[in-house]
Amino acid sequence: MVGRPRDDGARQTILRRAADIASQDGLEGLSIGRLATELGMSKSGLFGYFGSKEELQLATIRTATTIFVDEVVKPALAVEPGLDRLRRLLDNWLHYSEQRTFAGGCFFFSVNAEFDARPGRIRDTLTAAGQDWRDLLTRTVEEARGLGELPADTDADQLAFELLAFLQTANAASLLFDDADAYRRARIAVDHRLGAASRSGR
Amino acid sequence: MVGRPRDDGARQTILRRAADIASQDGLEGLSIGRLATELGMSKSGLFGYFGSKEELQLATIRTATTIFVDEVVKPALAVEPGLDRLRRLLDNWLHYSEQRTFAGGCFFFSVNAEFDARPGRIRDTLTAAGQDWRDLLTRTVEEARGLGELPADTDADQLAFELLAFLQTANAASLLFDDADAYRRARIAVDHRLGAASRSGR
DNA sequence: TTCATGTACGAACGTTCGTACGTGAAATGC
DNA sequence: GCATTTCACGTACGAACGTTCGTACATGAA
Repeated sequence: MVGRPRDDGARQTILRRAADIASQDGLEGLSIGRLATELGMSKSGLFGYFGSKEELQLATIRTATTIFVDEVVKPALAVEPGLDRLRRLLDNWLHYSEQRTFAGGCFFFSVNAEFDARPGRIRDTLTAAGQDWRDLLTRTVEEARGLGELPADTDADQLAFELLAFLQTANAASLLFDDADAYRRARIAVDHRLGAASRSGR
Repeated sequence: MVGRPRDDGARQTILRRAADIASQDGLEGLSIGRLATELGMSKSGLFGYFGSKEELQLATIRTATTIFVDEVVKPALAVEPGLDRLRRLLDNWLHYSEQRTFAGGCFFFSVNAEFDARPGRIRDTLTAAGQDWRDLLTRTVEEARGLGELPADTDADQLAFELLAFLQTANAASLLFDDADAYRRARIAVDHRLGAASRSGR
């Protein structure tokens, strides 16, 4: 390639900001003009990085996914498999939401709700990412069960569903009601649910 | 009043359609031009009913609230207070979401996620409606506890939080993953949680 | 030093947005 | 039946949208 290479650092700066905006105002509320103005660059210059609005949206999702994996998943995978890893995963998630890694709370909560009823590439990408997260949670439950840290008759999908519910609702309630207490409730629910499962079995 | 009377039936037709659109594409995705075209009327004629976009959005929320109350709350209030009423309330909600009373799933789930990080009258209205629903659930738990159908040491807020989480997540999962099984999971979770609470206490 | 390549830019494209205005029809009160 | 009021409409507006240009500049190769 001849000519000046495209600044990859700038691209990342754009996408990081885009993810923050999208977590607050949605991937549609994320407009190229606004993004360019906030970053002090020209609309067409920014546009050139992506070629279309949809491509910008998809790239934003990829960036958010990377941040999510770095902050929530990877540190938990450093812990040995089993109940400890599961607890770490859930705790990391609550921190990730509570600390507002993205300005508008969990990026995926906001954006999933926006696109879950609109067919297309964006929804497909979000569905895949959501499935990955769901699978990871289920697999981690299964590992804990295999190690005897959860009862042998534990329904992994069911338990993952319920744990996920506590996380999502903590995020939602904290945003809509300015209720930081929601995270405390979620931690109680998680502790109780895991405690109950490892005690009595189900 | 003198002059031609405004067709109140038409207004309701507009708002019913508006609620469906908003449940799919959000209250911002709900545009006056599109709404008018779909209903076969003029943009300015429709506009006259409301006077501003925000007023249309607020009226849409009010209509959705009425529908929600009629479908979920009222039939449950016909049941005597206690555990039966609580179960009826939760079951009605799951039906309301599962049957797609609104085209894009639970209206409030979609719209809350859209506006929970955007200060203004719309967020205020949604917060109030969400608080009403939350309070109703908590109060119903308290009534069941008072009747001895739940243990005396039941934390009503905590139980309401967890039950709400199961409902919301069933709605979310069914939309994003086309997973009707999510409602089955939610029902299992509710049954287990209420069974566990009325058996062992907490 | 010259040339080819690719970037970043301002300007403008056509479209859609929410909103304001003026006109004729319709319905009321006298 | 007339006067008055109010609605529903077409039209028009400025702003913002995503996108497409043409151009100036920076770069590495010839």
